[in-house]
Amino acid sequence: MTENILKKLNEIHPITSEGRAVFLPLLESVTIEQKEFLIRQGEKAQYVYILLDGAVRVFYNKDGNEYNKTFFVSNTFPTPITALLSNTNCELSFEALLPCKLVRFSYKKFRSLFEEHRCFESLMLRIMENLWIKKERHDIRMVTNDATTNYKIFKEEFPGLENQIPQYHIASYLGITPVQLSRIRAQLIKSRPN
Amino acid sequence: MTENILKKLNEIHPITSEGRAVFLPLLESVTIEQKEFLIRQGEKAQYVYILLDGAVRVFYNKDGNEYNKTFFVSNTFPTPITALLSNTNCELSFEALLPCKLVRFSYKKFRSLFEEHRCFESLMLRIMENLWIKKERHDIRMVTNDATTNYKIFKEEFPGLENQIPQYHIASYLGITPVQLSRIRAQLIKSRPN
DNA sequence: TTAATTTATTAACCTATGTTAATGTACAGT
DNA sequence: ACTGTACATTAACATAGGTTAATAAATTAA
Repeated sequence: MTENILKKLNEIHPITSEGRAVFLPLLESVTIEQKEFLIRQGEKAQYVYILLDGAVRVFYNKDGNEYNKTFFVSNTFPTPITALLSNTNCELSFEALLPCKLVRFSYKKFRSLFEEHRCFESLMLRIMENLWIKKERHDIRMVTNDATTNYKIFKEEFPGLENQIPQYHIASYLGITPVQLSRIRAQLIKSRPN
Repeated sequence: MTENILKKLNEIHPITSEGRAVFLPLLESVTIEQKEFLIRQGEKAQYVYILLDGAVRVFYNKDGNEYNKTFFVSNTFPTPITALLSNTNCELSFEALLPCKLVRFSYKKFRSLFEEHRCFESLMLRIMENLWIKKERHDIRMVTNDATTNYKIFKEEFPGLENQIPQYHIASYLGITPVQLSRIRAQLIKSRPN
């Protein structure tokens, strides 16, 4: 299981065998129930998470309204990056939408490996770069489209997720109301019955 | 001038004196006229830019429509990061809104310094981290607001820029039409005459 | 300075989406 | 099986923002 994780990291950037040796002991398995939180808005962040199974939503709460920012599915990293990097209180909440199996490790301990094991710093740079690339492409897609198109993109981006979570979470992610999403769905079914 | 740049980079992450020695020769001064491009959508990217004076807009062109994604003002980096990192054709265009003075350097040559001068890899990681933090905070602000609020945020974020560029560029940035921006401005003036 | 061009404002009308509320459906607990 | 709760759909109406077009203002060219 943890070997599997190292293998994936190694594809992003090669990890030395000494690196492996000091990294593996940092890993901890975690499972959480549906509706439990990895972290809540306002808390300090400690951990980097790797999601092995389940789904997580990330949302921002303002004046009692929740705005879903993104979802995480298997083999992604539902991690409060900004809070970890800047060591500030987390501005987002990470909530399990399904029962989740995860692996986590302390970001602080991980960071302390950089000095001696340069491969981890290089790895981190690669990860940030990949994040940036993905985020920019996602933004470009979303900005130029209407809600109907973005709903289709959501279904491509998170295949199958639609049937596992309430529609109002999807609506919030799309920046529309559940009512409007329902109208969009009705219209799609009418025009292209599938 | 170039010493000034090194000083700023040094604040982000310390650069060794050997690092300075190999980095400085990479720098080139560039000036461009209003409406000239640093790079156009579809082109390959080569350079990292540092904007000393002027303003640049970044936009995405889709079906003949332009969507302003962001602006760059003095002392920022109007650089096609994704295109450089992934060595793909640039998905965005960078256009001077005012006459610009810049410094640029080859990303490829910069990258080739990493192996021998670790400080540049660390610097790059810091830059990516800062970018991410800034982007996430910006996104959170924008997502939860209406166009009127975002217009106010734009004025805070880019002080003075409003009076130097056409309003339709601001409207595009806000995701609304120039007509709607004009209505918003009229309403703001009526309610709070300033 | 005048004319031409570009940009901003305003008005009339249209559409997508928000709001509220009623109804329908599905699942969970007893 | 019944009941309650949560969720989705639908309808009626309200509103922000889009579209088009006319006009006004500002900038640029002659």
